[in-house]
Amino acid sequence: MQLEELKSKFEQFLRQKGYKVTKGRFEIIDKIASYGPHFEIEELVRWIANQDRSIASRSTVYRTVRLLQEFGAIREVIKLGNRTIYEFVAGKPHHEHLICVECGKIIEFYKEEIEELQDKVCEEHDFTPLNHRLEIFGVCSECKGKKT
Amino acid sequence: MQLEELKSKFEQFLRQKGYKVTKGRFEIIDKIASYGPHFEIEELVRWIANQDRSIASRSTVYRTVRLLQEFGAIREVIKLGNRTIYEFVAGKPHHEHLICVECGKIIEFYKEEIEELQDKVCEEHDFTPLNHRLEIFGVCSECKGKKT
DNA sequence: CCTCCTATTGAAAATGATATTCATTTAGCT
DNA sequence: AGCTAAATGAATATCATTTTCAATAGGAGG
Repeated sequence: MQLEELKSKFEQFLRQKGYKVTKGRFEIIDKIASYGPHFEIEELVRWIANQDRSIASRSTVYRTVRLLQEFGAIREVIKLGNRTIYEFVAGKPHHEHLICVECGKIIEFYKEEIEELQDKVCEEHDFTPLNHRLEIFGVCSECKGKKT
Repeated sequence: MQLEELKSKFEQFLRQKGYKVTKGRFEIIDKIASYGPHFEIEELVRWIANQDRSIASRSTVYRTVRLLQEFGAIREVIKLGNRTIYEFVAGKPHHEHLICVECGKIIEFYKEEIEELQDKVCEEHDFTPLNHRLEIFGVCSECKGKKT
C-alpha cells in the first residue's frame, strides 16, 4: 500500500532530521489520507475531533501539517481570503488547478507544454525556478448547467 | 496623464454604483500611484501615515483597496503566509509574476503561448475561465550572484 | 444655500487563521 | 530504568483584515 510506504519514508525523514517518531504524527497522516485530497486545517481539526477526540490537538495538527509540508507530502494549493487549502500530495505528480468559484470544486490538470514555456521564461530572465503555482479560477461544467 | 484618466474612470464607476465621490478615495489613489507598483496594505498604511497623518485611517485604506479591486485598478498578486501583496494595475496589460524568494523582488512577464494553452486546458474540461494567476518562485539573477 | 437621508469615515473592538508559550508528557539513547 | 531533549495540549498571543457604531460629510431635492 502506498500510504504505508509514505509513512515509512516519513519515519526516515523524521529520524534523519532528529525529530521524534510519535504515534500522533502517524495518526494525523491516516486522518488526512482518509479525509480526501484537499482540505483546510480548521476543517480537518473539526473532522478529526468529531471522529476521535483523542487524536490530536489543534496545535499538533497545525504543527504536523507544517512538518508534512517540509517533508513534501502536503502542498499549499490556494489561498483565498483568509482560507488556505492544502492538498495531500503523497507522491502524486506535479499538477495545476482549476478552481470553480461557484462550488469550490478543484480540478487538477497537467500540461507539459506549459511547464516547458515556464522554464523558457525563467531562462530569459536568468531566474532559477524552485516551484510554481498556476491557478485558474472560473466556472465548472456542472455549475454552468445550474445557472439557467 | 494616465492617472487622471484612471481617476475620472473611477469617479464614473462610483457614481454608477451609487457610491460617493469622496476626497479620501482619490487621495489614496494618489498615494498608491506614487508608492510603486507592488504593495502590502499594512506597509502602505504606515507609509501614508508617515507622509501625511491626515489622509486616511487604516480602515479607509482597506476599504478603498477593496473598492479599487472591484473597479479593477488593483489586483491581488500573491499571498505568502499571512501577507498579501497587491499590485496597482492601472490599465497595465495582463501578466504573470516571477517572485524571488531571497529578496522578494517581483518580475513581471507575459507569454502568449501559456495563455493559449490555458484556454485549451479549460476547453478540455468544459471550464469557463474567469481569471488566473501563475506564480513562479525562485532565485533572481542578482541573488544568485550573492550566494557565493 | 439649506435640509435630509444615506454612505463614508475613524477608532476601537471583533474575527479568524495560525503561531507561540509553558508546563507536562513521552521518545529514544545509555 | 533513568535522563534529556523534543512533542504535546491548552491557553494565550499575533497579525491581517473586517466589522461595529457613533460622528461626519456627499449630494439630491427643495
